[in-house]
Amino acid sequence: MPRRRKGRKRVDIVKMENESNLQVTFSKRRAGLFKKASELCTLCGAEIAIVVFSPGKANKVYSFGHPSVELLVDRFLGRDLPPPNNESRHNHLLMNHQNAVLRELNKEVMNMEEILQMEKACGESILEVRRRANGGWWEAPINALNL
Amino acid sequence: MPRRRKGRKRVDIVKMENESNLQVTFSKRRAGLFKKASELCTLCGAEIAIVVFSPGKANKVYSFGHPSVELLVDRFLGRDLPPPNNESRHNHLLMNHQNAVLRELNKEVMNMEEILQMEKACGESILEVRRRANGGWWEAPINALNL
DNA sequence: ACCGCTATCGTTAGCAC
DNA sequence: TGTGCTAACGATAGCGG
Repeated sequence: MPRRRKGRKRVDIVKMENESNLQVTFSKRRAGLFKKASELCTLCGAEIAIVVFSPGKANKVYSFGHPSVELLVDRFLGRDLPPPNNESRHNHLLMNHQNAVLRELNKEVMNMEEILQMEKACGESILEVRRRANGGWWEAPINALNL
Repeated sequence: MPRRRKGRKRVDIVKMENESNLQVTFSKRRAGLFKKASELCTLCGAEIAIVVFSPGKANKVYSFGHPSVELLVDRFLGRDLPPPNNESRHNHLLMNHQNAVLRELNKEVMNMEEILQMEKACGESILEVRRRANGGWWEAPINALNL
């Protein structure tokens, strides 16, 4: 074995040319991005929606959303429909509680996703889960979105 | 003063209580998130849209989009957005939407739990082997699964 | 191709100004 | 409240299996 030659090297932020390295980097950094977003949601109570289209012909779409991509995007495009000051305080508290629950569930789903990846060694049934996936955040092939 | 540089400490990913620290962290991490997104765009040629709503009453909106938030979101939704609503109606729809998201996430969690049971019944798994000494990983709190 | 490892790089919490 | 610094922490490029 060659002597230890490990560890990352600095990488310029320019388009990667090697296709397979690009795919690996895309997967790793996409996961990192979603994790950062999740942490920002939890730490600061921010609401975040992310949509990512993969490069190349695959052109798959991945998304992260708390509370949901659709809800936040509607608000973004509508430009002035924040939740506050209407209906009753009861509703508002209810919403806060639901948001907390959502964050917990999102974290739980993320944990389970990680566990499931480890479980892959056991079988292929995970694919079934992915096929049915939808909700607050998830990944899906683009063609599955145009139902 | 004895130059005892303390540096950062580890921080739990839970809601920050100190309001001013929260604001600083929100700004820093939001900038970091957008930078990560930018790098992912450049390195891999991905297309990314991000919408962030700040916490608290300010509730300002920040966005990142390459090529643009609107374009990517339209492609993601694959549909026209609903017309503007009056506020109470909007709140009501909002609640309904959140309930829907909650149900989806709950279904997803249950789905994964079911899959995990099947995986477990199917045979050995990496995680199971690793955790066997502790009496079985599936009985442990999710947070105990330090990956 | 995928997964784990780990040295190394990049991000950021806590301070000082 | 914002800017800059630095050490510690966390993300990840490159590699081996």
